[in-house]
This record gives sequence, C-alpha cells and structure tokens, in this order.
Amino acid sequence: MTTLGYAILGLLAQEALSGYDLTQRMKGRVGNFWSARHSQIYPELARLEEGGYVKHSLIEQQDRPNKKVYEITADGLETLRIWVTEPPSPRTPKDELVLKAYSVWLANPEKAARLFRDEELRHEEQLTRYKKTRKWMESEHGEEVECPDSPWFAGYASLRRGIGYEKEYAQWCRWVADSIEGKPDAPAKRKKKKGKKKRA
Amino acid sequence: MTTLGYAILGLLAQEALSGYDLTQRMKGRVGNFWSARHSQIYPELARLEEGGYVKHSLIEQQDRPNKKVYEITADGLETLRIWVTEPPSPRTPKDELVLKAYSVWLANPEKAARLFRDEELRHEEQLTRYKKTRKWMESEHGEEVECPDSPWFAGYASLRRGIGYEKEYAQWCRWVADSIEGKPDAPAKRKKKKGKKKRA
DNA sequence: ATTCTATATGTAAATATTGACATATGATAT
DNA sequence: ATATCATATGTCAATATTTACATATAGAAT
Repeated sequence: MTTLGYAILGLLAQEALSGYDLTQRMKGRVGNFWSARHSQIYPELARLEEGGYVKHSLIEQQDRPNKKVYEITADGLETLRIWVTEPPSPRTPKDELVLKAYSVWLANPEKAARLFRDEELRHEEQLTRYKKTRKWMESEHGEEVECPDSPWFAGYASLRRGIGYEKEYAQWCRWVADSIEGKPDAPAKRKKKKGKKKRA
Repeated sequence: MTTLGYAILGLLAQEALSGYDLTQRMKGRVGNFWSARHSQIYPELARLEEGGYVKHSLIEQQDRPNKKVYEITADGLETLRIWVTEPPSPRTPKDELVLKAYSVWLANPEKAARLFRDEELRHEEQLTRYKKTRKWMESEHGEEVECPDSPWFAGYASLRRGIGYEKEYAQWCRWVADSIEGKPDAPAKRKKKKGKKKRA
C-alpha cells in the first residue's frame, strides 16, 4: 500500500467521495501536507478497489456527468487504523526555498530580499486562511475538536500543524530578508556587531 | 535543469567535491531540506557536465580508490546565481505524520500517544544537533554569519530554518500527544486568552 | 451560436526517486 | 586468512509523480 493510498483511505474514512471529489480534497485540508493530481488518484483508486480496500457505486446525475462514488470497506478501515500508529517512513522534507537560501550569498541582495519578502507574504496569507478555518472550527465544533476519537479533532490537529508551520516559515523568511537588508534581529534577545568581511 | 542539479551546484559553488562527497553532504547540512541517493547523484553529475555546468578531474589516491573531483564552471555559477532569486516552483510539503494525524481519530489512543511522543523526541534530538551546530557557527564564524555575501551566512540561514522547523514540529507533536492523553493545553508560552471550555 | 467553466473520468509519456544489483580498493578488526 | 567497513563509482528495475493528451456533460456567459 502506498502513502497516497492511505491518504485516500483517510479521506474516505470520513465520507464517501468520487475521484473528482478526492482531487479537490487534495488541494485543501489534507492537501496541505499531501497532494496528488487526478492522474495519480484514478489509478490508485482502481488499485485500492482491486485490493478490496474500497468499493464504488455509480451515481447518475441529471445536471452533471455521472460519477463513481467510492466508500471505504471494513478491510480498508482496519488497514488504515493499523497504519495510523505505525512509525512514519523517514522522508527528507524537500524545500526549494531553503536550498536557494543555501546559495543566497551568490545573489544580488535586492533581488534576494525581494524573494524572501514575497515568500514571507505567501506564508502569512496561508496562515491567515488557516486561522480563519481554525476560528470557524473552534466556534462551530468546539467540543468535537477536543475529542481524540472525533474526526474533527484529527482535522483540527492537522490544521494546527499547518498554522505552526506557516507561522514559523513566515518568521524565517522575514529574518532572512531583514538580515540581507542589514536590519537588526527583531527580538530584543540577540546583539549584533557590524563587520563587513569579504570571503574568497 | 532539475532542482537536484541546483542542489549540487550549490554545494560545488562552495568547494570542489566528488560524487561520493556530494552524497555525504546530502545527508548533512543541505540534506536537511533536500536529499538524494548516489544513484541519482552520479547520473545528474554526468548531465551537469554535459551541459557545461561542472567539470571534473581525476584524483589518484594511494590509501583509497581514485576519485573524480567536480568543480563548478563560470557558466554553472551564473546559472545558479540566477536561479537563487527566482520564485520557487510550488511544491506541497509532504508529511506522512500529518497524514496520520488526520486519521488519528480511528486509532487506539495509547498507541497514537506513543507515536507522537516518539516523534516529539526525534525532533527534539534533531533540534539539539542543530543547536550545537549553531553554537559552533556563531562562536567560530560569528562575523561571517552576518554577511549576506558569505557562504557562512547562507549555511547559517538554512540552519536556522532547520531549528525553527524542528522546534515547531516537536511542539506540535507534544500538543497532539497531550491532547490524546487528555492533558490541558500547554501553558507557559501559549496565549492564555484561549478560553478552554470543559465539555459536558 | 460559441466560448468558457466546472464537473467528471480516464490514459500515456516523461521525469523524479528509491532500492537493488554490481564492482573495486585499502584499512582495520577478529 | 578473512570479514567488515569506509571509500569510491556506476547501472538497472521498479515506483512515484508530473505534464500532457483525450473525452464528455451541462450550465453560464458573451
């Protein structure tokens, strides 16, 4: 079973969905930490069905094209349940911007500062969206989000990861941009001394 | 040019390295946010050389097998310089643990809590290693790390991202584990205005 | 009428990545 | 002697993932 398979099962464990629906979900909630295109989802659904983890039924629609709605089977649910508490397979978090940061000493400072300012903004915006969702979750599902056996808790937990991630990311971008522009360290913690030194 | 190609160029921009050396680097500093196996690195080096971005020379050794040491060309350096300030291609941060969190409502609470405690520890340990490196950098290269045109600044910036990332990640793991175990929201650092209402 | 968009489902080719296979040198440990 | 380890370089097969190709329905907009 692939990780994408578990991602799909995780979504189907909460509600029956079509391949198209799953593709949309992969851009939202779950998609913030795992995503896939429809060209990967449809074949994966076929494999999951072949393995007996999901089954589908044809839904006829008048106003739209007909669709196949998939639901998770008892086998699929059990497989998912077991997977959840197994240690994740190690995977390097790949991040192109950090890679760019590693070579930023070569760059034009103005352009580099702009890059990190832009990225800071991007992550601030994502953070704002997340916070809005959190607010909504806390007000509309305040009780469920605190019950570890509620899907709302699980969604809330993932969301909180997103919030922490974006907040930290934006902060880091700001620090990089500030540093390039020669601005002092934000918190009243560090003390710096100016010393221009060229390196070979 | 692939992202891996730029990762390699970024390393070679600082020092000439063999394929084997590059493979080791991919497990360390740069490898914390981009990694590749030697089976991917050797072919990529060949492509980079074919494109004129790097060139190699044979180094004969007595105590060890001979090696090919690669260095970046003027073309490679310029290509890298341009890439650095271009906006990164969007890529979903894929994280299996967050995916597991999304389905954690299905799991056995004891096992789930243990999973997140274990992961918390893993990230705390990585954080400790990073902090040790930061301390060393700040004491041994205190001036360079503040110069945006120094490779030390770039390495320091990447390292700081690692520190922020791991710190936030460990915190989140702790919060998840605590929540599953029914412990109250972490006090101290968090905003106290969070009117935590006990559910009926 | 025609275009555009959202819904809906697929396949194929290209690229990226991993894991296994394969070989060779020299140091060190048993 | 022999086994193991670090160094060193490669290839190949299997997956994973992206991008492009391909088709179809129906509502809304121009």
